Amino acid sequence: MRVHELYKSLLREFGKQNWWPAETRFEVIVGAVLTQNTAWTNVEKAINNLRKVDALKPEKLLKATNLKELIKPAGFYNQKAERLRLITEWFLKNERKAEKMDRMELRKELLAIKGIGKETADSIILYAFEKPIFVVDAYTRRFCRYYNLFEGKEYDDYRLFFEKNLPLDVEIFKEYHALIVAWGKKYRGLLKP
DNA sequence: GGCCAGGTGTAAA
DNA sequence: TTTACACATGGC
Repeated sequence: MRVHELYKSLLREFGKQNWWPAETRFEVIVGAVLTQNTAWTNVEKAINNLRKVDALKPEKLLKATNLKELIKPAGFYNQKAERLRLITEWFLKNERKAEKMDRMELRKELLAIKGIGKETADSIILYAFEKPIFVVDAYTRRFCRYYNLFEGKEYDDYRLFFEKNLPLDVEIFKEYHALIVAWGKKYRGLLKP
């Protein structure tokens, strides 16, 4: 397939992206929730607010009484405050166990948490736990359509398409998803959703 | 000033 | 199973 060739071509055009932009595993998780249907610039503001009060540590985040205020710049702050609490509680209890699970087992657990859908779950699996799973987002679908790679319907159709046409490799999956986002931002408006 | 951003849950047809 | 809608802020 030419999925792999396209990857190399994107890598040449945009360079290595080194995603996810975060210092710790927990910060990746927080960012994954906050970025749901939200521009990353807004997420950064929220994350910086959390960092200022040291709430990028799970125990501290759970104790923050003003969590909604802190994450306000990222929007949907009522829902996201609740979602952050839920995933944080899960994380504190299950981080060690999660490291040992296989990727689909972990996915099942994450999807059971309210507010964690497939894209968020997969972002966490790939970027926080570094297990190979291909993250699909709106850009990925546009990318596939634009290059006539694949026309699917469901999230997992796209995920499986990439996973079948690439080596099952964490670094490639991380980089490819990041490159697709870079591509999408550059050529925004090129193709209608 | 409207449109949109690294989605998800819920309800109704 | 599919479609519609709420959820909210900030940049362009």
